Amino acid sequence: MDKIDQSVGACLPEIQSFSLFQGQTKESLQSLCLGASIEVNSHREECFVLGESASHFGLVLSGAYKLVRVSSEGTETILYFATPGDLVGTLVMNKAKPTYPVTSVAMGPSRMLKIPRSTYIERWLAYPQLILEIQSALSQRMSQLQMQKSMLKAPLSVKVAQLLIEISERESKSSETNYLPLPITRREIAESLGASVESVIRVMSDWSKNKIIETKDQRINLLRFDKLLEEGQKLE
Amino acid sequence: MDKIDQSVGACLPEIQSFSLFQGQTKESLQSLCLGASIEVNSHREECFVLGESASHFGLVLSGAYKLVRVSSEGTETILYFATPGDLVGTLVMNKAKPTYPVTSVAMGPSRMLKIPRSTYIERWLAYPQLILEIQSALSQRMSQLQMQKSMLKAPLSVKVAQLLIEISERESKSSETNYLPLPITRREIAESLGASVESVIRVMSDWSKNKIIETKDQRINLLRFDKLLEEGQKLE
DNA sequence: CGCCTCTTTGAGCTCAATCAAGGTGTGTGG
DNA sequence: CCACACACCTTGATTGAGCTCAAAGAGGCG
Repeated sequence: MDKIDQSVGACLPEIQSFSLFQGQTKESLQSLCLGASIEVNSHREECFVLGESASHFGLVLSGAYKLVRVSSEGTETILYFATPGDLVGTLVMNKAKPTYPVTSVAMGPSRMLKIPRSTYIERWLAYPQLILEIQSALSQRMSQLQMQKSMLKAPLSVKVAQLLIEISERESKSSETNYLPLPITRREIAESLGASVESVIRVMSDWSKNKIIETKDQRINLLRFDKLLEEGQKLE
Repeated sequence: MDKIDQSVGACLPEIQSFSLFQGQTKESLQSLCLGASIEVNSHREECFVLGESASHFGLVLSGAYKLVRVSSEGTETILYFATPGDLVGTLVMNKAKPTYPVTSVAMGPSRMLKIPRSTYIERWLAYPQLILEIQSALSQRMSQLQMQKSMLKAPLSVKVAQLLIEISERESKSSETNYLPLPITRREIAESLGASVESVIRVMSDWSKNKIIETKDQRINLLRFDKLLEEGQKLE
């Protein structure tokens, strides 16, 4: 049997619950986690850094990470919000000399399972089912990016609504009591949409006034999901 | 030996030249092309249509295709310009009941190799090397999308410059005598960037006046690639 | 308590969208 | 062969959504 870190072993049930590992046995999971370790990050700590040699890839265990790219002028762009079950850095694992294409920054206290590239090459690739799961995750992220691209001409309110809807649907599929499963600031929404903070705030405070959303304990609750959906469809 | 269509057989050398099939033997190629056929499209003809059941995926042989999504209001968004060697539709091949996520439209006379999904499932998946190549192609497209996302706040001229550079670099890696390997209109550039035709024209006619680009026979030539690069770096 | 980040609001400005009108080139049918 | 349609390109005038700048209040934390 493969030797794995004790703390990782303790997390196996948690790991197994992610849809990525549908149908994997406890044994295969252990094999897939060879050499893995758990990194605990506090708010705004960086886990993987853009440009650095990619020796590991990651699986978000808890909390959330934003995947960020900084331009030469210091303006940040957020490319993706990674939530539990999301893989980070798998895109470059196949490259010969991989470097991280983005920086991942913890949003609030978070935990990342860091798995060596060698384990990916030697073990993950041996599970066709897993490769397909990864591809399907990539495809989902791809279609999110494409969706955003096709909304380029839409007004800002539509973009914000779509983003909130997309993120909230990650976790709960129930249409009731929707909330965002990560502590996201208006600045981060702006940086994700390529808008200014002020504009995002103007859009969202309108919604707050109309009781469509509410902000409590740094969490955004979607009170009137229907209204938000309506807003998100305004493409006229 | 696998039986393949005669016209496909005639194209095997052409197909083999694509980097996707690096190191594949003629025999394995034939196996990968089982049941494939070549579709010849004229300008503006549709090859795969959004929403239709995805029975085949495609490999662009010659010409070019734009991958398009139409919004409810009839405004087209171009998600990608597919040039020879590009795969179309592989993203959804792993899904249980796949439908095309975009419509692909020929730009000028073009040829697409259409390969049955069953061949993908039964044969392509058996070549790990191929799967990695596909992933790497996906990753390239992904990073193009991410790049574009990170340029959301840049002025239009920067976006246009980057797009022209990106497309021109597909083919020739030589820095001299750059031209775009596909007949692209200003409207299409606009639809790809989420801008208006008029704005794109204003940017590009400035460049024409300054002899940075020229339009001849529906082709765009990049006369001063250096100037364009410079333009593309204007991020301040 | 001072520092830092996040949020908020107002005022003014700007880039690019929209609207309008005309020019060019190509294919098609009478 | 002409004329008509159609797609594309171009230019100018006007407008507005969202950006920038500025200033200030509200937690949270060492």
